[in-house]
Amino acid sequence: MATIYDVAELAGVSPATVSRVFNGASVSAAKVVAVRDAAKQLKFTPNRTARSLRRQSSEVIALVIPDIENPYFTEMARGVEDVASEAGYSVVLCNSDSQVDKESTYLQIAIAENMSGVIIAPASDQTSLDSILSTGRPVVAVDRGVSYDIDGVVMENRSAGTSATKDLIRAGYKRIAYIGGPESIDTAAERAAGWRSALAAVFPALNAAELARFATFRVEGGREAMEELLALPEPPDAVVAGNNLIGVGAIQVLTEKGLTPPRFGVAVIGSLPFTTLSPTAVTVVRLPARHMGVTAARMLLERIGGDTQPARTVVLRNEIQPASAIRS
Amino acid sequence: MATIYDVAELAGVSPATVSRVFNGASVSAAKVVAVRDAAKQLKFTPNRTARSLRRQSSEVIALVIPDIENPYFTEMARGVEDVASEAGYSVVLCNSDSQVDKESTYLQIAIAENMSGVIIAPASDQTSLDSILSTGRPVVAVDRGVSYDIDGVVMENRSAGTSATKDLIRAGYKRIAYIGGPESIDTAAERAAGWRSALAAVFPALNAAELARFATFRVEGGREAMEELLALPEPPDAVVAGNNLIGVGAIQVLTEKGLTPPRFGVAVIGSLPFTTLSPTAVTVVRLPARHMGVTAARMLLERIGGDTQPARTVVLRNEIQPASAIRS
DNA sequence: TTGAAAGCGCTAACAA
DNA sequence: TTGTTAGCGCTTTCAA
Repeated sequence: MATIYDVAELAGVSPATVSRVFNGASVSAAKVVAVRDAAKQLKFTPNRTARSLRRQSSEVIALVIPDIENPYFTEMARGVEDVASEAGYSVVLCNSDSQVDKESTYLQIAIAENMSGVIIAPASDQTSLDSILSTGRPVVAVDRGVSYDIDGVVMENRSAGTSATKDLIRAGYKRIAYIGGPESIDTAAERAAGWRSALAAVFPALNAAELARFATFRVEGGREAMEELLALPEPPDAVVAGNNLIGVGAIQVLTEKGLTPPRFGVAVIGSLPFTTLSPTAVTVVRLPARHMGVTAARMLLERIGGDTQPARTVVLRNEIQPASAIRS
Repeated sequence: MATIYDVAELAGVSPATVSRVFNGASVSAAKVVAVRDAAKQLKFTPNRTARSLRRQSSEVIALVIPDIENPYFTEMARGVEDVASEAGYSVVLCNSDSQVDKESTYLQIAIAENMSGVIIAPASDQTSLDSILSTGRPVVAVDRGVSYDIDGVVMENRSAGTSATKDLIRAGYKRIAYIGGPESIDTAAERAAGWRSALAAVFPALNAAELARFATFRVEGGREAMEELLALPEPPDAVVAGNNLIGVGAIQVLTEKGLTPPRFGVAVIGSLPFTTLSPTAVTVVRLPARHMGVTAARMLLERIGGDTQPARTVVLRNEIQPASAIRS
């Protein structure tokens, strides 16, 4: 690859001038032309490694997510990417696989590669941001909150649980179960709390604990929990799924048993982008994943730009898309 | 951040020795201990930017895919990642959005960041690899072939089209339509050819052209094409979907019109990871996406390691998962 | 506006 | 086995 020296020589200027041309500093028009010509001729691309070593920062931001195969996170990634690339930044997607150690490996890489900042959907509340924050790089948390004083973007989780449950009640279901992610994760706990309160308001006599299951945030988790619920002596007639993948698992099991919605009521927190169900059969509480990514990216870019206002947390509203069906 | 000099000073050795400790060169046991202690104490992480500037390569590989929201590609990404991280490499996921210009931007970044190699699922046959290949970096093509003499991993596309179609014929369907990706893309064309030949073998009188639609490889494309097919004077009674997302779109439309499979026959090339349909209702030709990623990553690592054997193309076999239903 | 020169943190000859 | 030293390609002061 051609270097700045090759270009300088061909254009008859100094390397510093070439650098200035590529960085928008003031250079006489004639030299700008000469440099651009020479660069084109040599197919010169500035070496980012050298630039970032010198500048102690690179136009790359890391996006650390717990599950690259979950459409919720890839939709968010799209939002991040669109804003970042608009601003000339590249996005490196890192899959932590919900493991704290993989997560910290990626954070180390972000430091070692001089990346400008990090957007992270924390794998758990064990996530340690100490070392990345001590380097002064901005970090924005998405989806889940963290115990650090940093910017964050989260969903309105409690109301998502409430809305989902209320819609099933409206549709006439009486025994509404809940399948959520691990109780130790705050988003999962909040959604469950929403379900519990909506249920208690209408069916105070119901034993909610019996109808709640806490699984992994994955299809398999939804499947197992749904099987368990259906095997109860007094099984539910509807279920609220705590995230998209749990919803998929639950609906799969129901379909296999001939309990296709709306015969059995289903409300899902999160969208089902690749569902093949009729859109009227299932209640969906849409979570604005893309918007979360866009917001987080904007906040991060502001911080990279030197913004030092106090840390902000943005809470994004969800939007309910009710099942049109009424229990027959 | 601490540098190698800080560690050297604290450990009472030269910077070179610190470097050797971190790169596995021979250093006396006593100094290894001293260096490791000092490094831990200073929370030293080697600066990858500097290393890669010096070494002219970084332990990062770029994975360029056309659609980060397609589970087919994220599944493949998982395969790449698993092999790469095992070998100490990081994977940077780049979303080309099927646009050749975004694609070449990312390839430029790969060059400028001194990445070790690239795995690319080309956006089209316009994809130019000239500049990346001229740097001597290894490139492996996945999913689609390219006109360069490089390693590749592709699916057995023609047989996928044939198997899908034959299974629908077996199940008793008579007018089997096809919805595929753009005809200009070779994978799409091959799958269509498989469908065409299977159909012609059994129903030679059928006007296949009338029953074929070429859409985008997306849910929306599948939806529109399915609508069109159903509006034909003599509509089909079954359809082969050329990829997973087209299948989702087609099934959505069918479901909305009350033509839930198996009332209307559906065979999909590619898996439906988040389907909520009964697994017996739809024929699925599974494409080993993860395996494609694993294979590509291994090939790339071999090339990075200096392997110079002639370019290879691996063709991966698919596996049919027939619908158990027979047309009633 | 321009050029000379130093140095970002690391690695790899070369010498000892 | 260890240290010294010269750069990798770029940006950025400082001086002209």
